[in-house]
This record gives sequence, C-alpha cells and structure tokens, in this order.
Amino acid sequence: MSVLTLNGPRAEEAVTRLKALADEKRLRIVALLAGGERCVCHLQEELDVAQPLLSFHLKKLKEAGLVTDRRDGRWVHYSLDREALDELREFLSLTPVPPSGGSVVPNCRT
Amino acid sequence: MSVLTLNGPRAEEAVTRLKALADEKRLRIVALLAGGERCVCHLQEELDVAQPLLSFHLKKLKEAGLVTDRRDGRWVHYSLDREALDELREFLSLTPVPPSGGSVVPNCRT
DNA sequence: TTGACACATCAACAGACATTAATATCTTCC
DNA sequence: GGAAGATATTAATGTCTGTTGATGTGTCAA
Repeated sequence: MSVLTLNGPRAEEAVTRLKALADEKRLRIVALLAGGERCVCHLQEELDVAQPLLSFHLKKLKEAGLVTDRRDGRWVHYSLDREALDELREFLSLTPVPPSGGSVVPNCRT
Repeated sequence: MSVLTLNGPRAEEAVTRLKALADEKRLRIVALLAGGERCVCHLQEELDVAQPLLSFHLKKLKEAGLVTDRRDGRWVHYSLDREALDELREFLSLTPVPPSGGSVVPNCRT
C-alpha cells in the first residue's frame, strides 16, 4: 500500500518553497527574476521596498533554493532557479492516494 | 511595457492559495483528497490531529478555493478542486518579464 | 587609507498564524 | 422532544513572520 502520506524530505522542501512563494513581495521578486538575472539595486527600484526588507525577502527565497546569487564587484545579482520551481510545480501534481481500504473507518462509508 | 508586475486579483488569489498549501498538515490533507472525496472523520483518523484543528485547516483550504465540501447527513465530505490547483501550477509557470529597458538603473549595467 | 557605495545582519516591535479547550450547531435515532 | 454523534466556531495563548531603524561587511575609487 504505497500510501503517499507526504512526509519525508520532499514534502518538507515543498513546504519551505511554498512558504517562500506565499508572499506578495517575494512573488513579485520571483516574477522579475523570471525575466533574467537582476541586481539588488534594480529589484529595489522596481519594487519600491526598503533595502533591508528586500534583503530579508531575498534571503528567504535563497534559503528555499528558489534563487541563487552571484557577486560582481559591489553588486550582487540574483537569478531564478527554474529547476527548483519546476520541481515544485511537479510536486503539486499530487499523485492520487487510493482510499486506505484496510483501516476501519468510523461510521461513514466513504 | 507589458510588465507583469504580478499585482491584481490573480496574484492575490495565488498568494492566498500558496499560503493555504504552505503548511505540512494542509498539504497532507490535500494529498489525501487527491485520492478522492473524504469525510472529516476519515481525515481525522488518517492525520491523527485534533478535530477543531482539522476543522481550522479545512476552512483555510476552503477559503482558498482549493477544496469544496458537501454535507451528507451528519457527515461532511471534502473534495480537492483540481482546477484550482492546476490554475495555481500554471500561474507558477511565470511568463518572463523583459528587463525594463526604459528606466534608468543606478550604476550596475544589468 | 579614507570615504562612498551596495548589500547584509541585528534588535525590537506588531501583526498573523497554529494550537488547544470549551462551547455551539446540525443531524439522526430513540 | 431529548440524547448522542459529527463538525464548526470561539476565545485564549504561544510562536512565527514581516517590517523598520541602526549598524556591520565587503568593494571600489581617490
């Protein structure tokens, strides 16, 4: 009975990534990065957000593995990790779980 | 011009749904419902979670439009709204945003 | 080396969220 | 009608998260 209980590292990672995306500002950051690499100053201008706050959000996305950063002199450039995003989308395809025929369910006959 | 700033109702809805999914218990609920309709008592048994807490999580999912409920006598059966989930997955395909060629970006030449 | 710039981190606070226990609502059965 | 079962709601509480202002770190240029 391969019941997909959805525990384990894959689910944990998915929750982390979903949490990272479940914020309007971070979603806009990701949308911008979907257009290609952007430096922080660029993002700051586009999003009209305080610099420490932007740094905070970028850190969240980075910790979730959704973006990567690259230092170039004074500037730091962020990119979207498309593979990570695709992984998440595939995860949300949710392979069906058959009703557990074995266990005795209370009264309802579902 | 057509810069996908990712505001508007679609993004709002996406954030709501992502928030709803960004929780381990709710993700497990959704995974179970991916196998078909389930009554609350069934979910309660499978998830080993207090009844009011389960009710709370189901409400979140319902408010996000990810599940629907159906009363049958004493029991309430929940189902996954596959269409809503597919919409979200499509949303995460993130149509690329071209770098804003017009605006003057500070110093970096990204 | 000094100052200016780009970005990250820290400390503190406010609001949001998950959890629990108690209670309410709705339905069925006697 | 009254009791019992299934589910939802409420209030109270602790924890997490987003936000802000101050400060730290790394890099370039003079």
